[in-house]
Amino acid sequence: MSGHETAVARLRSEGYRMTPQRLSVLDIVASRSGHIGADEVWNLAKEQHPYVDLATIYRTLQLLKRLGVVTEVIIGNKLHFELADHHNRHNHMVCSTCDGVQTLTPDYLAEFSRRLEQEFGFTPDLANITIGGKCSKCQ
Amino acid sequence: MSGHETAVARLRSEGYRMTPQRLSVLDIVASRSGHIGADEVWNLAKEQHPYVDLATIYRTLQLLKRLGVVTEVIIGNKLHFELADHHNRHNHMVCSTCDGVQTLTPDYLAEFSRRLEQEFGFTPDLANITIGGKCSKCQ
DNA sequence: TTCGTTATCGCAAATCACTGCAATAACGGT
DNA sequence: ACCGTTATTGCAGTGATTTGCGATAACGAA
Repeated sequence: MSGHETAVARLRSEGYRMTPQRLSVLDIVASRSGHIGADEVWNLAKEQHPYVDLATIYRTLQLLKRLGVVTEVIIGNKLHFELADHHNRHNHMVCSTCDGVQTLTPDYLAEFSRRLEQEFGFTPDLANITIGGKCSKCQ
Repeated sequence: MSGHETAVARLRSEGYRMTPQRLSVLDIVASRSGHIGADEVWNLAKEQHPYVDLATIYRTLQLLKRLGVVTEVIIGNKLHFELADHHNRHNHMVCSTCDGVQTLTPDYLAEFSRRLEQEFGFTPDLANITIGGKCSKCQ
C-alpha cells in the first residue's frame, strides 16, 4: 500500500540512502490527507526519533520535493508540503487574509504555461506554483 | 515629476504619516529603473539617514506594496521591489537556476485570472505574482 | 506656536529556512 | 558478518524577514 515503495526505489536509484528519518518524514506526509507544515512534520517525527533535527526535516522535504515525491505550498510565508499524487495533480490558491487554501486542476494553468514555453522557452515550475490573492469570503 | 505626490497623498488620505524615512525609501525605489533588493534600499537610505533601521525599510516596503505603490518580485528567496507603473503593468518570470528575470505583459495571465474570479470568486493578487521556473538557457 | 494623540521608529529578539562541518551510519563489496 | 567509502545527521551558526515594545516625532486641533 501507499506509494512508499516507489519513493524509496526512486531514492535508491538516484544514489540516495534510505534512513529512518527519511522514512519517517515520508510516512508523516503520506499519512496526512492534505498539506502539512515543516514544523508539524518535525513534531510528529520527534515522536518516533526524539533526536531528529529540524534541519534534517527541511533537507528531507527539499529532497522529496526535488524528486517530485512531494509538492510545496506556500501558506502565509510558511512552507507546507503534501504528497504528490500524479493521478490527481493540482495547484493551490491561498487567501492572503484567512490563509484558506483551495485547489485548482492544472488545466487552469495549462494555456498560460503553454504560451510561456512556446513564446519564451521558459518552463514554469507548475507543480509548485501557489497563487496568492483573496478568496470569495475575504474580498 | 515622478509619482511621489500621488503616493504621498495616498498615504495621507489613508491616515498614514509622511516621514523622512518613508520619503527616502520612495525616492530610492523610484529612482531605480527596475527592481531593487531590500538590503540595497537600506544601504542607500543610510546615506541620507545613517540611523535608519532595516526593520523600517521592510515595514515601509510592505506598506507601499499594500498601497499598490510598489510591487514585489521574489528572486531566489529574496524580496525585490519596483515602482508600480500603472501605465506599464507587468509580471515576472524568474529562473530558479540563474535568477534571471524576464517580464511578462499582463495579458498572459488575463484569461487565467478571469476564470479564477468567475468560477471561484477568488481574486488573485496579479500585481505581485512571480512565476518561478527555468529559462531557455538553463533548461 | 504649543499641545496631545498616536502612528512610526530604532532596537532587540523571534521566526523560518538554510548551510558548514565533524561525527555517524547506510550499504555495496569482500 | 565485517569494512571502507561517503551520504546523511545533529548541532551550531547564518541570512532574510518579521514582530514586540518603549521612546520619539508627525500633524490636526486649540
